[in-house]
Amino acid sequence: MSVNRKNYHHGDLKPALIAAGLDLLEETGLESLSLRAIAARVGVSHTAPKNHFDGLRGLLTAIAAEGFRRHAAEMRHGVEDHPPGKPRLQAACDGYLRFALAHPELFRLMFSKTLCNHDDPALRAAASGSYEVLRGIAAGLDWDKADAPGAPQRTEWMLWSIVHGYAMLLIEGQIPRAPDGSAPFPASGVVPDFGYRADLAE
Amino acid sequence: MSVNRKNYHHGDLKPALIAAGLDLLEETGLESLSLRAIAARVGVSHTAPKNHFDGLRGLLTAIAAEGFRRHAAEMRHGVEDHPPGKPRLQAACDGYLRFALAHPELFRLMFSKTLCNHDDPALRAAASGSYEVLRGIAAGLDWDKADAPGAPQRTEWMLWSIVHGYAMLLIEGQIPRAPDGSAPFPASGVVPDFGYRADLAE
DNA sequence: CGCAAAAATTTACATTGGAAATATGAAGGG
DNA sequence: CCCTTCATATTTCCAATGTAAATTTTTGCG
Repeated sequence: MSVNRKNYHHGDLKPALIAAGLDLLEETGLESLSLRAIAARVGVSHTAPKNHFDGLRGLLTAIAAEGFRRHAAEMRHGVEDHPPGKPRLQAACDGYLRFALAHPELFRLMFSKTLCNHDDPALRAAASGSYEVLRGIAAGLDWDKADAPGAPQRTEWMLWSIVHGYAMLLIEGQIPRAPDGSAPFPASGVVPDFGYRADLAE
Repeated sequence: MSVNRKNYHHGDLKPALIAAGLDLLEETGLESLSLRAIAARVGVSHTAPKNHFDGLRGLLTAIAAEGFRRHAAEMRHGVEDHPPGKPRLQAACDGYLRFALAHPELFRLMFSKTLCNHDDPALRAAASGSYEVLRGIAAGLDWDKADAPGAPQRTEWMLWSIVHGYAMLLIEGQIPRAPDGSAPFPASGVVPDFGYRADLAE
């Protein structure tokens, strides 16, 4: 099977559609991301995706999965340069926010139950990979509820909630941004100063 | 002008459309909330709303504004029964989350820049009213960054981010919920234990 | 070579939001 | 009381969208 032929069969349509969707997401935004627009950009008819995805929702789900992979990569980026505890936490939170602000439309898609199917195995796996970064870093963080029942999940969710909420409120224009689009505080500026306890770490 | 007549002129269409939209939001969800469905429920043609709202987006914006008013009321509910500081903070956060979980579709709409127009004066006013509740309560909260530059805005945003993020992650199914739909922890369970300093309060 | 299956196209259709032209009725002035 | 005016609502029409069904083209295998 030859790749990228101009003729009837595209040859590599599935990844091409995902890539086109990601591009269109950056260029024209989420609301105008239609099945027909994505197909047109690849140069196929608007019903061609049906052979590879379960409708528009299926395609959006695949795009979101790729988003989660990049999201995880952005969080991991630079994390290993810092020692465990607060510095590493800051790096991951900054990565989380950096991704959200750089790709707001994709970020919105990724977390939209309406637009994509979070029961899809591939999406679940990708999203878990992203969550694992935060989870690994949350292990060892000490705060006033670190010994209460439900820790360490409570710590993970507390941390996730703060970074995610900050990203969302910024993206949706609820918290004002600087003219250059940057947040008023870095992600680490709204995260409380956790302590670090080796006995809590993994 | 008589109200609620069955004939050509409805007489009170504007609030009727908002009410119908709020009902449909609970019954059928956000994705199926079409201009035509709302108009049909009121018993008018699908172009009738044009005389009162600027398209679907305008109607959704008005619905969101009403949502913010109810949201603020839910947060205020029970707040005055508690003394300032941590107890009052808990009551407000619980109200924030209670509203979000009880009306997830409306909550999503309220915070969607795509679906509603946050430049609309009425929506701005309603949203500000909601934010003011949190702001008033955040004043006086002491934490490790309460004396850093940018406080008290930083405190407000930190608090808002945590509660909003927790609500969003629950609504979107990222953080699992109990079979009865309740959150694994109350809102106050993921909010750090702030201190209270009278000199920071309003 | 021939045939079955995969992949893509064409065609058709129901829904949607919006624009334009038209109809209706309420309100106020003579 | 009538008649004009204007807000309000309707009808009709249109472009865009997602989906389904039938059809065509290509691939790959026996």
